[in-house]
Amino acid sequence: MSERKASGDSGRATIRHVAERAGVSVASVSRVLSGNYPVSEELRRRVMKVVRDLDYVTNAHARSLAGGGTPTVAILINNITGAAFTHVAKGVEGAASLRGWLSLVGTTGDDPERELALVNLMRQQGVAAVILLGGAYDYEEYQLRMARFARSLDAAGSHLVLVGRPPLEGDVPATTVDYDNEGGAYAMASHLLSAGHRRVLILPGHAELTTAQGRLTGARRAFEAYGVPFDPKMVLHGPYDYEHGYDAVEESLRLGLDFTAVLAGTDVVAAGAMQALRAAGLRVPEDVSIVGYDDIPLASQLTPQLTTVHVPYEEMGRVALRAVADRREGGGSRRKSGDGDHLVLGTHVVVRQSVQPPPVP
Amino acid sequence: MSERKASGDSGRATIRHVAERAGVSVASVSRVLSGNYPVSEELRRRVMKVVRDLDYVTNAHARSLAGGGTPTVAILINNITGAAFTHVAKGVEGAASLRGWLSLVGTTGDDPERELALVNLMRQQGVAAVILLGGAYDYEEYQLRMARFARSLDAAGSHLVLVGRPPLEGDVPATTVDYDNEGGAYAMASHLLSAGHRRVLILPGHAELTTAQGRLTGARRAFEAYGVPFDPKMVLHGPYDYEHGYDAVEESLRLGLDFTAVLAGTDVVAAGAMQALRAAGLRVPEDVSIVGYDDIPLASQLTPQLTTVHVPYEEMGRVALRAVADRREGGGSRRKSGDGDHLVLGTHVVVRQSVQPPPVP
DNA sequence: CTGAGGCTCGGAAACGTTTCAGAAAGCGTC
DNA sequence: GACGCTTTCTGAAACGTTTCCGAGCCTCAG
Repeated sequence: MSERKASGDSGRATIRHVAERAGVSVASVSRVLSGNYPVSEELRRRVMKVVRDLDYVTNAHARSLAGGGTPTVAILINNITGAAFTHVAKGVEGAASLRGWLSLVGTTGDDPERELALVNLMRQQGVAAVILLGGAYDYEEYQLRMARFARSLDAAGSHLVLVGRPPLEGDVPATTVDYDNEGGAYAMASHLLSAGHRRVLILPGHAELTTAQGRLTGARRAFEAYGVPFDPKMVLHGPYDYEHGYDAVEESLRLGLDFTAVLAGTDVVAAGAMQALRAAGLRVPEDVSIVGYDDIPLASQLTPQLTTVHVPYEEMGRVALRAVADRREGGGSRRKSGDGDHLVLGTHVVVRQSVQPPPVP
Repeated sequence: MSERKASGDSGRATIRHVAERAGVSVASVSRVLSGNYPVSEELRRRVMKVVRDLDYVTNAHARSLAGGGTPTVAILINNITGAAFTHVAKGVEGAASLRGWLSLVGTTGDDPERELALVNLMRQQGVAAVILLGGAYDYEEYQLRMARFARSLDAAGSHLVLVGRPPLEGDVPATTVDYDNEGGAYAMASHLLSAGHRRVLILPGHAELTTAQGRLTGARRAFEAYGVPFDPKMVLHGPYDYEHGYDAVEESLRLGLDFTAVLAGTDVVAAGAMQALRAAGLRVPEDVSIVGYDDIPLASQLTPQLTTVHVPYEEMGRVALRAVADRREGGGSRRKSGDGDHLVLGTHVVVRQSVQPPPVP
């Protein structure tokens, strides 16, 4: 805010300038602009004219300080470039702007320190809620860390919402919005098994990631349900990216692992796997079937189109925002403040073209 | 901000609470926390202890009002889900957080009204700059609209930065950061032509979009340079999405258009085109070559890997933020304030596997 | 004609910081 | 021993709004 009082006006116009120039009180200008109180048509016209002339805009900070202010939610995402959770952000933003709320997006880059810094920053901003997106590593530490965040935000009159993460244990003031991760994996694996596959390569994701653990558990349950022995050697952990999918399949092929299908933890991983298969001269789905998870646009753009699990990401964003709004509206008539909600949305398998019964040997 | 003075504390702790409890003045607490002034070790310890005990955080709005405050930039993007420009956002955010700046992201959804509302909202917030991402439709109106934005923000002590958009005409206080769009298209088309292609289907994008116009112009210049007649019937306009790529190729095939290569306006369009080609039983690149533009991750994940034009999106974001920071630091010693900069970054062709000489008939 | 009751509007007190102008205290110097 | 200078801290004035409280005016009934 460098000062430059040189030429005439200097700085931006304040409500006082408007008041003076219109020959009315500051209070009246505020009344006209906020529209919270009745004003005579004459006054309104006079003020609005000056407002337009001076190109005046209300200072949001001053307004927030004085009581008014637009409710704002902060969305914290680990990587704005990663496909899946940007859809959640989109959902939140859409729902927010529908209510006239403002939403900010911050990127943590999977760095705990940056995450902490951002949460604190948002707390300073006095946001209505901080919405954290994406799976969590290290369950124990996750619980501790989130509990701290939740209490800290709660004390500041804000609220913590966790999307795509497991619920918090104990009496922690936070809301979690998740999807039926394990159920989706169960259904997806069942789809593969019912097509006749018995030897399937599983790429659930990073071993420490709660999402990956859930997907693996779901798959294992399906194997049990079908009475198919589960071979831990067929499980390869790794990050949710294209390279991992590619490398894992390449490596498996090199080791001579015997499989007729790939159960990928993510559509992007599936894309990498598909590429590796093809590079090795194998056809999808004739020689090897392959399925993904998430149902991002990429899934229907691959050749063959990918059979995958649909996750209602955008809807999750909308639900998250509604939870915040409800809580805020609810105010005192809310049930005992301090306890959180845990909302779970359903998933379902989207059958496309990447699965076929295994080839007869 | 519902009041709940019931149990003890009530609301969040203010600097006054800290001051009283530590037995010092409000000013001293502020000094300790901001670190702008020297303080005795004793005082610092005493204050910090209370700060921790009360879990106090400064109110960002009050701070901004009083003069301090974290510089903030607003990133406005039309679709957070679209791949290319999220990388710009990432670049801005990275550079911003490196300086301790804050960045917000807003989504316009290509809606002019929403764009206007967001710009005004950001102006209220007193952001250091508003960074608008993505190509523009309707050049004339674009110039008018942006000039208005620029002047409005400038008057409010903020600054407008346009990324991936053409420079503004006249003396408008804005900075534009662009890439050599036409040059990239020229190089890409040349690559195709030098491989021997003569009949190429061009999918530059939406006819009104400045980006698309530049890409088409670049391609046309290459045709001229190679002395190859340019056939307007081989140009199909449409949005930058997968469906357009698919539909355009399908339609062309159905009309019996004769071509040996596709010059897509975007990697995503190329992906759609590739799929349509394959659905028609044509092989890429043996029967038809295909190239994209943008070099998003998808490009190297397609089969075959896509030859495309690399655009330094993330770098553009960093450059945009640096421009804002420079201008702010520069302050008065800057050359005549009011005129803007226009920065252009280079592009280059990334050769991968999707181009081959045309088949001999 | 007078007094009660509505409408509008203005004055001024918040809101929670930062920072300027001084005051108190400690120290060296003449 | 007094004066002036640092050093460290405090009181109070901004910053730009919103909103409570009350004053003036008009209308209408008695």
